[in-house]
Amino acid sequence: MRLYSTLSRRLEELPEPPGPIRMYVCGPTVYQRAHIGNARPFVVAMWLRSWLRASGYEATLVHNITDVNDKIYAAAPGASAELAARATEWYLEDTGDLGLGLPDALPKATESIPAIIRFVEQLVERGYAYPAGGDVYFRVTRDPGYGRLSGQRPDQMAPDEDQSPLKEDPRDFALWKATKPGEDTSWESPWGRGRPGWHIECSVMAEEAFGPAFEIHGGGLDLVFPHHENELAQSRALGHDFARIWMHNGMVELGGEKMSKSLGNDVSLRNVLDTWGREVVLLFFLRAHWRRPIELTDETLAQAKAEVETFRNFFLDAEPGVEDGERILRSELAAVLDDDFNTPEALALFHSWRAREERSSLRYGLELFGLGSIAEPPQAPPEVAALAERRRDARAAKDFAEADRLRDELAAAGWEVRDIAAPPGYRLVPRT
RNA sequence: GGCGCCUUGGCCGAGUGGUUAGGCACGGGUCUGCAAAACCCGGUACGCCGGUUCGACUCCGGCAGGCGCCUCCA
Repeated sequence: MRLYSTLSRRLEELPEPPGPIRMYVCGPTVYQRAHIGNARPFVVAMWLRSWLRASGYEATLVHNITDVNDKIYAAAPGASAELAARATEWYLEDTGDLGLGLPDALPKATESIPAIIRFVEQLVERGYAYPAGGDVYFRVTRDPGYGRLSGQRPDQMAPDEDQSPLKEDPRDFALWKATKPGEDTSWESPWGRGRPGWHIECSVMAEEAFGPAFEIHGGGLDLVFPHHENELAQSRALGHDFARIWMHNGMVELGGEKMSKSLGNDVSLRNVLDTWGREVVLLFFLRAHWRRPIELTDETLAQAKAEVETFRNFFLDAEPGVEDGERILRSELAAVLDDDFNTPEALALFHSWRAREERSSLRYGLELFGLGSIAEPPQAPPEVAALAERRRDARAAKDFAEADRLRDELAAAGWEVRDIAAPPGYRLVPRT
């Protein structure tokens, strides 16, 4: 299998199964409800783990929660810890409702403070970092490879308007920040009370989970610089290889612009989930390659929904008791997924399987992406089924006025009735 | 100023130096009491201008437009 890596700017071949394949994928800063864009790296990572495991790999996924950060302090002055705890619950609840299961670990920055301090101490000892006024900064000029991930050159960077006088160089970034008035969480450190900078937590948590080298590091494209560049610099400064393959997913866009909390154009995952349902959200993501941007509109969501219904109808139309054997055309799927995890091609393949009535393969493929529910027949409650039976009998008696009235009644109850030849003579499908 | 990405038929969206992507929507048809679903039929599209080539949507150069990043961001 091969995957495109931001670091090498080319497709990288994964080792043969069983691997291991260790993935660390950056999660959100928890200060409000996650938006649909936050869901993309989660979904891509869970799908990739699913496919890797199905391919015989030992795949593990660590997904961090940033629960100490300027944003959180700003959003809840004096009560940031409570907000972070609550927003973490929201995140777990909303991503959990996608029905993809849980990552293998969900470490929080605040639970790795001692390891963060040790990491920073080592950077200081090696001359890669310096304390200043209770802060500690990474000395970017000490790292000749700085910029290797993002392609940025330190001497070409835009000058920072709002520069801390404590820094030796404007490009230096904070590893540790002295606590300030109004910040309600802080920890003792060799440099006084304070809390970690943004980037250090990920180097530390990834290495705590996997050691100094691992296979895949993921996150949104907007994290390439500075976040991931700085993680790489920190870890390389200690002589660690850190991640080999860097996967950056494209942005979810609204009106042609990146969705983000700071732009105020974000749509919560909760909202989309409640309005369209989990299957539509997943199909929506499946339709675009993971590296490409994806536009969230009513039309793109409606198209995803239409595809969900097309697949659902296929399984509904299956002859009862007839299953087309156990054949699973896994190699057809591997041909596209092993090539940079091309899910739009996989989706096209699913449509082809549908047309060819490869039921077992299609069920298998959908299950890989958390969409196995599409193949499950809906169960109408007894009172709804009773209405459908009355309508069937009215039709048999040529009382079409009554039949149409009952169809309306079923619709009002949330069910669509379709006439079929096979017993019981009708099919009930939830109206969505 | 620097780094990178994108531009495919009404919409979404893969892909390839020469062969139908696929889906959604739309129109026509079959089926149906009427529907719905399903199935059949219906569009050779690749921003513009050059170049390379027997041949380019695919490679190279330029231009135009759009997007992301350059220490808040998934």
